Amino acid sequence: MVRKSTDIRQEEIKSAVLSIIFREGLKNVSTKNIAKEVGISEGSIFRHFNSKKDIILAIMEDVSNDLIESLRKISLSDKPAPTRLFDYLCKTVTYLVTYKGITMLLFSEASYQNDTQMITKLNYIFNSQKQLAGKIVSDGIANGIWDETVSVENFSSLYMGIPLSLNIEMLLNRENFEHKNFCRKNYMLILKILEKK
Amino acid sequence: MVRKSTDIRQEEIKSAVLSIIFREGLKNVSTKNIAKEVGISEGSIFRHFNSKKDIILAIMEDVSNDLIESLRKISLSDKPAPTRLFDYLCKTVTYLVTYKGITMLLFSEASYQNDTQMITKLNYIFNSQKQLAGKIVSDGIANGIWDETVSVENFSSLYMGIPLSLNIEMLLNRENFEHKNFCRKNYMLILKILEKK
DNA sequence: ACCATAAGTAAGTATTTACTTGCAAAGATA
DNA sequence: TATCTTTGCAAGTAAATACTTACTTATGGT
Repeated sequence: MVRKSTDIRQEEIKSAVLSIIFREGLKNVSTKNIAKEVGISEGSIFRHFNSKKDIILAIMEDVSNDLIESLRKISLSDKPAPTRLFDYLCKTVTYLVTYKGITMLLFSEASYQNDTQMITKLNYIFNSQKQLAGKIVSDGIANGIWDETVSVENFSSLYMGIPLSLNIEMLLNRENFEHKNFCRKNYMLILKILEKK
Repeated sequence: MVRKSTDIRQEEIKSAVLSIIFREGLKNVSTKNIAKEVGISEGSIFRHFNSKKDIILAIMEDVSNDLIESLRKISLSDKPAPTRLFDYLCKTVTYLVTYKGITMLLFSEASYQNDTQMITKLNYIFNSQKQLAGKIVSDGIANGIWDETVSVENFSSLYMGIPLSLNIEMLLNRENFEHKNFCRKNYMLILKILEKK
């Protein structure tokens, strides 16, 4: 019987959850099913996480650490605003397409469970993305590149519709979803909002 | 003991589901909880619906009949394209704000259950909205009002981000959500995409 | 080689879930 | 008034769920 450390098992468990979500839906993320996917007994899961909820929160924490921190770097870099905005959007799209299960987890779990901790996490992930996108736009306007009559808040709100749209289209079209050029197409559209007349 | 017809009970049950979703989250939509909310016994629910899933599908059917048909009328009316687009967006926003539970139901249930029937319904609701919005844009372009270089498909995809954004913001901010001017603000933004240079 | 600890399991637990059954009685129809 | 259908309920059911318990054994440091 081969044993693995908690560090490794935690990663395997989180990964199993995402696989199950994408393949069978959130409903089938049961401790029994997770155990089967990882190849350990159900009881073992509780050696590595205190509760099922902790697993979900750990995955959300990963999103905060990976995606949000990447986006923060892009947003705060010294490249021109248009370059940053394009990179920012593409990074988001790539991340959501790569970790397909995350899509539905963020989308669904917080509203399903209506759990305070989860909603707090979702709120952080959502608002960070929104604010960091807003930062790029503010900079572009301050540099005189973009239209100063555009409300940064309203633009950011509309911008957040793009990853949300992606989420739904991936859910509805599963593996057939064509994401190539997705970020370029959307970038071209929102640029028209920002450009001066 | 007062009795009500199946017609009336079905409406009460659907309404109870939406109330519970908004107040306590989808997880708490159990037959036991629905019965309590309506004020009947759990067994009685199955006099009026064959299964819990049928209740959810009936609610989705209502959305198809009410919201989608309203939007269809707006999209196909003979008003000018800009007027239609504004009315179309406002109608959607008003509906989602009025029936708050629907927001989370559409948002979450199909991806949670991963049920074919539900995904089919969601797909219809999502794509109808998208296509009917696209129709307005096509007309506007054909009439020479809007920029003919804009891809209707790409625009419609971005447009669908608006109700999705609304959904998430309502989930995160609950009753504090400020929806006044929401459709006007977003209308002004997307209009910039459509306008000729 | 020893041993404490971490990682494993099988077989439980209590609770919740959607749904059924058998019977009672309200309300409509005759 | 008599009867038939519909609506109601209390008390079930089987299955699933997250998590626990009691016990075993692999592994790493001394």
